[in-house]
Amino acid sequence: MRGEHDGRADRILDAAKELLLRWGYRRVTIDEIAKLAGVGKGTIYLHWRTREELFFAVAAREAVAMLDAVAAAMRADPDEIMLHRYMRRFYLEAMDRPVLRALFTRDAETLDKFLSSPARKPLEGAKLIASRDYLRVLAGHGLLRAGLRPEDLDYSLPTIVFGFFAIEPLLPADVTLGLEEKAGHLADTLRRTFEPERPSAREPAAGEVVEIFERLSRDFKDAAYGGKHGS
Amino acid sequence: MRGEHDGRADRILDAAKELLLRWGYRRVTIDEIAKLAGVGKGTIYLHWRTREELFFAVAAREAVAMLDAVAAAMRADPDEIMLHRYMRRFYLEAMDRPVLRALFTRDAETLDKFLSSPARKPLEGAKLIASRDYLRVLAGHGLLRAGLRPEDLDYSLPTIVFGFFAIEPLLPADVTLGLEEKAGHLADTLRRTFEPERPSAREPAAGEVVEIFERLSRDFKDAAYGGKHGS
DNA sequence: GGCGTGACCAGAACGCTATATTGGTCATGA
DNA sequence: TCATGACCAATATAGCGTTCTGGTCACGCC
Repeated sequence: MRGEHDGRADRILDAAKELLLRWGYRRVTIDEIAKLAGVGKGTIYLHWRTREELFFAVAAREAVAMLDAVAAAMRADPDEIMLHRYMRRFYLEAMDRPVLRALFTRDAETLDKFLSSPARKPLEGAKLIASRDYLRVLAGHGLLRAGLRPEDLDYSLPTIVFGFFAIEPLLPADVTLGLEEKAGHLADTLRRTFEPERPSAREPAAGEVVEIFERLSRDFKDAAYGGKHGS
Repeated sequence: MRGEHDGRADRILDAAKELLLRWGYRRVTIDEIAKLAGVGKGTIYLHWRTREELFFAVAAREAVAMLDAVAAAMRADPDEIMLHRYMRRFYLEAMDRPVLRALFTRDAETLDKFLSSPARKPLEGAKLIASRDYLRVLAGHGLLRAGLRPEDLDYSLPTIVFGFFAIEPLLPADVTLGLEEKAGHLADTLRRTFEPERPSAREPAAGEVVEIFERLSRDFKDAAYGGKHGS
């Protein structure tokens, strides 16, 4: 592993993230990032091809942290692999990380053009929310409603989850619900809509599921640091 | 009732609606509306106080048409009062009406600033989706899950429904689902999340529910035509 | 005399040019 | 071989004169 190389990438990503959250996507310049990271501007282009790819990497690294937290929780408690438990944690972890929160709630003030930037495609939440592999394992172990095939969720599942994120900027100021409660409502909806009344045991599926999320985490990690160079 | 007065209002609203859909909110001027409606500009201000209120009236009149269709369907078939059936029809009727579709899918190209305009508040979908009166009647007649109180839906119900509308502009072009199928997924989600497994009979509640929607329709009608003058 | 109208006005929006900024490159030097 | 910052084309911004447009109201027609 290229230790120092990745260390420098992290310093640059730290700088980009900090400025992104402070000033918003539009106002952050490559020069400022380089200055804050203590590197020359050209160095940034040794890691990523374009400004867009750099910010994509910022998001990808956040996704890695989230996925690692998810996988750790699943390792600690197999119940956590259930769709509604996963999405509950997904929601809480995403809302706790300012960059991901901005992405998922579509915070235009912070992200501006980045919201509709083409470089974002590979990261699209769909991958995270409706990972086919994950859903296939759930279905195979009787953890989805009988007769529900993974592709049946292609539309409904991301749509429901999306709603819980995207509603955020529209909520009236006097809503008193906390994050945990909102996450609970989301989980409840998904459990009732997609899960069996008496699900099978989780343990047999837990190993496979954890592996899927570990792999997903690695994929995002490669995407974050490997923008220009190979693995 | 002031027949000719309202007739003229309708001609103005027709003109405003037509231009809105053709050109988008930003490009439509009061002068053009007046010209197309065959009235003087000042006349428009005899009906509504501001441009915003005029366009709000356009939307309100569409909502009236939708609510009337909803109430008619409920009169024809009491099953239609069930939450999941209502929201299914709500979705289909709204998506069939370009103005409402633009509103609910938050079509920025068409609506521009109108999306965040203060005059829109009284119309907010929340009123339509989570009418407390309606939900109270459902709960009172055993048509909501046991223990579910109307206010428990304040957050979840509009959030889920919102997701199904707001996801529209984000769907990849190759989604093959038709409107009916999407409506079906929405209905399924709401039925499983909020309704009892074996609901009571609908007939006892049907009359009350129809009345609620008829009243809601009248409210929106007043709002549409009564911007300046009383009833 | 009450209703409808379009000339009128202030302020917002637009187009245009000159200027400044910035993403991305690459010759240079460590 | 790797890192750098001066450099450049392209885009964004600022300033400003002009046009456009929402909203008003004095007038005149029915």
